[in-house]
Amino acid sequence: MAKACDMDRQNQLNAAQREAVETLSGPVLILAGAGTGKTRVITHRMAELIRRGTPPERILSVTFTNKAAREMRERAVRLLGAGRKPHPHVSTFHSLCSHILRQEIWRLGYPAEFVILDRGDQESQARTALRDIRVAEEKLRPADLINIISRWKMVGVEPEAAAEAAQNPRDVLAATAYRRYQKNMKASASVDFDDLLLLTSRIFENFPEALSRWQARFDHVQIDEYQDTNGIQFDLVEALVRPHHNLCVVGDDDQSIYGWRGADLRHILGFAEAFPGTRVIRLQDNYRCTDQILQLANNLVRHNKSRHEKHLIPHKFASQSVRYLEFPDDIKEAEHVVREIQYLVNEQQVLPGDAAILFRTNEQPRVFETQLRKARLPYVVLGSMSFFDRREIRDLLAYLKVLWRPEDDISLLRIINVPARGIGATTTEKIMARAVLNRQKFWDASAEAAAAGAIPKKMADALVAFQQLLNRFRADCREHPQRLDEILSRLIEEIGYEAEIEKQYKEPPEQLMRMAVVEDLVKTLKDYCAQAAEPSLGGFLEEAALTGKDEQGDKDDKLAETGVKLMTLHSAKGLEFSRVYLVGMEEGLLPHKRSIDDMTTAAIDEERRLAYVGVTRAKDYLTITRAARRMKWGRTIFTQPSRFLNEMRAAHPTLETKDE
DNA sequence: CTGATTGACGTTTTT
DNA sequence: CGTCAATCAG
Repeated sequence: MAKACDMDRQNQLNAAQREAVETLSGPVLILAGAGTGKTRVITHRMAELIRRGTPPERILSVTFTNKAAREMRERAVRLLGAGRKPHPHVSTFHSLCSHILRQEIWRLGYPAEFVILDRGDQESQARTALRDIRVAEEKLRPADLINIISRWKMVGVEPEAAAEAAQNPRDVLAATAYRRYQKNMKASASVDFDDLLLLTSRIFENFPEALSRWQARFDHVQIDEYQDTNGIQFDLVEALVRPHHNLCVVGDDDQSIYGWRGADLRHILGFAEAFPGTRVIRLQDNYRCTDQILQLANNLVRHNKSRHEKHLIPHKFASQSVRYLEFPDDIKEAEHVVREIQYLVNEQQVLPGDAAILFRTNEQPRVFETQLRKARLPYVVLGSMSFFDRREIRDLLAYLKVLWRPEDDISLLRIINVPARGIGATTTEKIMARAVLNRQKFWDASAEAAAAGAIPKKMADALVAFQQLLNRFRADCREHPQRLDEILSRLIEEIGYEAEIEKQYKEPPEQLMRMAVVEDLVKTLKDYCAQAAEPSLGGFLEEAALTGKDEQGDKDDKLAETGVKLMTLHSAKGLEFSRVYLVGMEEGLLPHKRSIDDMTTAAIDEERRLAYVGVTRAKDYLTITRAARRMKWGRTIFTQPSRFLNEMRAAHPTLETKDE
């Protein structure tokens, strides 16, 4: 909303922006500092390309999040006029690759109907892969394995290469598990998030005819948030633009915060070497922050060594726009911030939606939520624990997955006894043991086990009854793909899921909340059916897997605009707010303890960039806070002020300490 | 098989 | 402190 206003207000582009918009061919690197209008530039550039005769569908813009993609599409429509069709392609790397893989994955021996695993399914896969392996005394939790595999995949390491490179027992274990994991994934026609990129890159590498088909689809490619590009993403882009080099990347090396996910600063720092003839354009006019906020940001990021030199020029001047506050403990910190917002809302006609509370870790918002509820201020926690991570949603999605693909045993095992229907762990394990032994699917193994009298008659009957229920609903879904939401409602009713919620959760308010979540899923499915050209369970599940966090219901959308926003610094990337509260400015939190222990300057530099991102989200007022004491695992720990405070304060006397 | 209780264990960041 | 797995009595 704020962005739309900016756009109307300054209909003009400044000289650098105009240059960026009008440099249309060959490689272009736009170094766009925080708040310099890069999203605007990318959109205008698309419009300009179209105006000069490029067919819209031959332009591809890649964004970092689905939300950013949606926003950019909306902007493009506004700029080009709604009647204009078709529109340029705007998508994330993951959606793009998923789309490509639908058509090309058969080349790698996968069935075309692959499924994208969500985080929960991925964990079960990791758990299976880890079962019964032990290397020396080394142990690995599924979550750790997922992280290790992800890091390997992002730099293109195959299981065999991982095994060869393994140095210590931990790596050996991880490599063995990786091999199994990947084998199981292929066998069950599943891909994880990283596979979407990795497999697409493999196809481009090994099947020239496939690559040239995709190369021929796009004349111009633009990449946003280029500083967060990892090795695989670079390979993909490089392959796509190889024939013409019409590649425009936009980014800010000072805002690179995804190193832990394989993002490599060398891609933006060395872009001009990788693409000879690159035109470099710098956007340095900052229209977002006040001069004071900008000065803090500059003081801070100056301490990083490897970066493109930039001088952000402020265009907004105000006094008293930055503050630093210290509190005795984390509860007082939250109390004060919330009380202040409440005061501003009541007395100064500030909207709750103008304020954002930014923090480093996901355990921090808890205290703030309690206070916000107490103050009866509307708020949203964005990013973290999302709709699709909730237990109810995962259960019901597992049902839908089993309906979509009868052979999806992972999902089946999740729900076979949810709600409890007398098919317990002993029975399922017996059947699964058989299935693994005979390389069968669950239902085949179950039928054989029943025939052989290996399981009690009562169980066998329960199993058959459940299988018939699934078959009935499956047929229903196939026959009425327009009314999937009604079918889901009936399913929920028939399996008695609401009674299950009542049994699981004793408190009525909690029950209501959980049921509302279930309602939301039905509604999401309804919306999908209404909007999709050819609705199917598969289509819905793919959308759910890809867009997960962003695509919450309308109700949440509205709240996201009008409520106080709480989010991690990572999710705040690319956003801006009138008032920012950057909380928990302490050693151990920002920079995080893990990065301090890492003992490398690179790790601290990334934390510093994180702080930089936080500071530069603020348009008018920035409040930085710290708690001297904080509860962790039920214990009190004492904290030190973050080193970044000193770095910012160095040339900035207005940042004095005020005790409460 | 189910439900309740105990105990160990750990927490960066996310498409 | 909160989560999750393991354990035990119905």
